[in-house]
Amino acid sequence: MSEITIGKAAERAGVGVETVRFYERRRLIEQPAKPKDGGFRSYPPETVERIRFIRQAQSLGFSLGEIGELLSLRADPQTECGAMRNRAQAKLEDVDRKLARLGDIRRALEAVVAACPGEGGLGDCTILAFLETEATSPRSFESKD
Amino acid sequence: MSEITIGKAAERAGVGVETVRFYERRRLIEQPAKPKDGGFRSYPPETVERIRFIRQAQSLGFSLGEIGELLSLRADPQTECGAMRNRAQAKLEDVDRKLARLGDIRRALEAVVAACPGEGGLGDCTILAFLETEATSPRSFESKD
DNA sequence: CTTGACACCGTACTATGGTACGGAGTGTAG
DNA sequence: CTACACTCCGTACCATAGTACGGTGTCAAG
Repeated sequence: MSEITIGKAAERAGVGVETVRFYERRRLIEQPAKPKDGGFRSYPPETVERIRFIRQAQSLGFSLGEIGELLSLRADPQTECGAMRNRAQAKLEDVDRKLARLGDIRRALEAVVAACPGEGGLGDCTILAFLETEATSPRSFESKD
Repeated sequence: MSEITIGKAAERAGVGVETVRFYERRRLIEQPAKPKDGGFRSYPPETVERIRFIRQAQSLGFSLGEIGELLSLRADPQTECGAMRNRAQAKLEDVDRKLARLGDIRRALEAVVAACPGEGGLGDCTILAFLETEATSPRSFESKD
């Protein structure tokens, strides 16, 4: 009685049907076999749980690739809790690096806005002057997100 | 004497040749006309300045689309400094929103890591428990970066 | 038994910022 | 004058996370 169509599964998980199919292509969820007697694929309720897991992990900043690893860890009975904590810890450090970079950008923007007279022509525009500056720390911002 | 090939321009600006061509396709820099007598296109030194401008603006968090607008502003003699400051101010607010979202993620991760025993099987893993939780604030994280 | 809603599937497209490739033309140094 | 480096150009590809489309198959209600 609990087997449902892809549409129902998507609805219960709060995503679109196309998203479910996309997760299938990414092998994050398993595509149920097509019934031999024809008709629609039938999704178990675990699929809904699994999609919710994915969304929840996304809300913590994990990418779909990383979430694939989390799902593998979860599926392996040998996995210890520490392995999970390591992933979360690594992601936390990841987020801290992003915060640091964004903080740098924030400070630079703030400085540039504060220095700007905000009136008159572009000749006195300190923001423009900054942008026309030779790069101070060449391409430091290129470091990947 | 100051006209240079695309390779030299790229080198002086600190980017790759392909990046220069990419900026041309994005209409961020103008592609010089091909000499009627054949041969290579000839880039003025302003192109190097322009590429540096683009990189500098990227370092402040502006996207290439936004940088296109900044360049248009700069090119227009009617532009007042206030217009520039408005862009920078808007970007600052943008960055603040990203910082807030990332801060939320950071706090959630930190909480989840702190609660994790870090040893034993997955049965007691609080991180896993969190991921298997019904979403508390459905898809709030979906708000675009 | 027909119509409307959904499922199925491959493929293409969105945005972002590039990078890579292949083949042909050109320019310069030895 | 012959390499080799560089330019030119279109096109395809990378990662990321989906969204859209078009044609066909299937199911359930009226």
